[in-house]
Amino acid sequence: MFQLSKRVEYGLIALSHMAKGQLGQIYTAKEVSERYNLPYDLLAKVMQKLAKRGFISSYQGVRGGYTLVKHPVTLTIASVVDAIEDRPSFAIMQCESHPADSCTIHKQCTIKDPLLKLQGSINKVMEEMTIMELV
Amino acid sequence: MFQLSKRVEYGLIALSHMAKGQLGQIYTAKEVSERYNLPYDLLAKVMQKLAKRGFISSYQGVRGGYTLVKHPVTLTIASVVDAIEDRPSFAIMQCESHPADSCTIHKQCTIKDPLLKLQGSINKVMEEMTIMELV
DNA sequence: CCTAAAACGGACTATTATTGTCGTATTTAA
DNA sequence: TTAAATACGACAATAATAGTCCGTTTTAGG
Ligand code: SF4
Ligand code: SF4
Repeated sequence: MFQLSKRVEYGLIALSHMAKGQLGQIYTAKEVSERYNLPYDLLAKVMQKLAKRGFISSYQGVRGGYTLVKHPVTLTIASVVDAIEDRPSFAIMQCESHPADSCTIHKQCTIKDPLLKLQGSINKVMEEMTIMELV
Repeated sequence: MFQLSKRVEYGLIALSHMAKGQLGQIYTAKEVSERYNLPYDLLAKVMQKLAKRGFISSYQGVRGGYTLVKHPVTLTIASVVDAIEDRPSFAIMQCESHPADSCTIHKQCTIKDPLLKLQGSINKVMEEMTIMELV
């Protein structure tokens, strides 16, 4: 519980790697996966998603790869997590990340409202750290 | 990812319920499970663990049950989570909650150190909210 | 003493989420 | 034309969580 998924970790590693180099430099998934010993297929998917979400742009074909689009300072951990995960991602309560009625006790639950405050604090923490601090 | 476990939620619900009443009042697991529609067996285990960790004290036998021992203001979310989960509980990185070498890329990983700062912020948030705010 | 209600605790199953893999299609520089 | 790359979809393997079952122990009260 409360652990960053590997997908997110791989995404953060890839982004921080790209943030090290010059703006506009092209990196391939293979290159990153070998450099950090990450499973290629999984990393590839993560980078594809980051591309789809506009964090990096992709170039197909032989000398293809990815380049960082946004400036590292503007890339918060929160935004990266949100991009990679499909659901409202660091929701600490099931009723926030899933349909509310998927929690069988939603109606009787007395803690969901007060916990929203905790959620807010966590959101803030995740929004305050950026990829810049990872390089 | 990043979701409180049901065990923790049930524990928080139980504690907040007990915090509502008078100090020293006895509550049974059955009573709580019926009041909030929680699966009895699972809740029972959670309360047993809370008893073992000294958050509540238990009385066996016919008119037995649990009473709240610590004052709600001193019961932080962090301490409750730690009591219920076995591992360092809201560790955001596998290498912190599991043996470090269980992460195959631990050695090459460049994000683990910077992420400790994030971890610290999250710890703080979890330590600042108490059961008192749930009643 | 007997009974019933409660905590205690171990083992197990079911369900779900995550992680990793595979196969194939598409694009494109050289 | 080829090879290197992204792009997708489907799948399998693994692990974590949730929930269940079954028994033991304790003890107040009749
Ligand atoms: S309703 Fe209460 S228990 Fe169900 S998910 Fe939301 S917070 Fe957790
Ligand atoms: S080493 Fe890096 S990747 Fe492995 S768990 Fe720790 S942080 Fe995550």
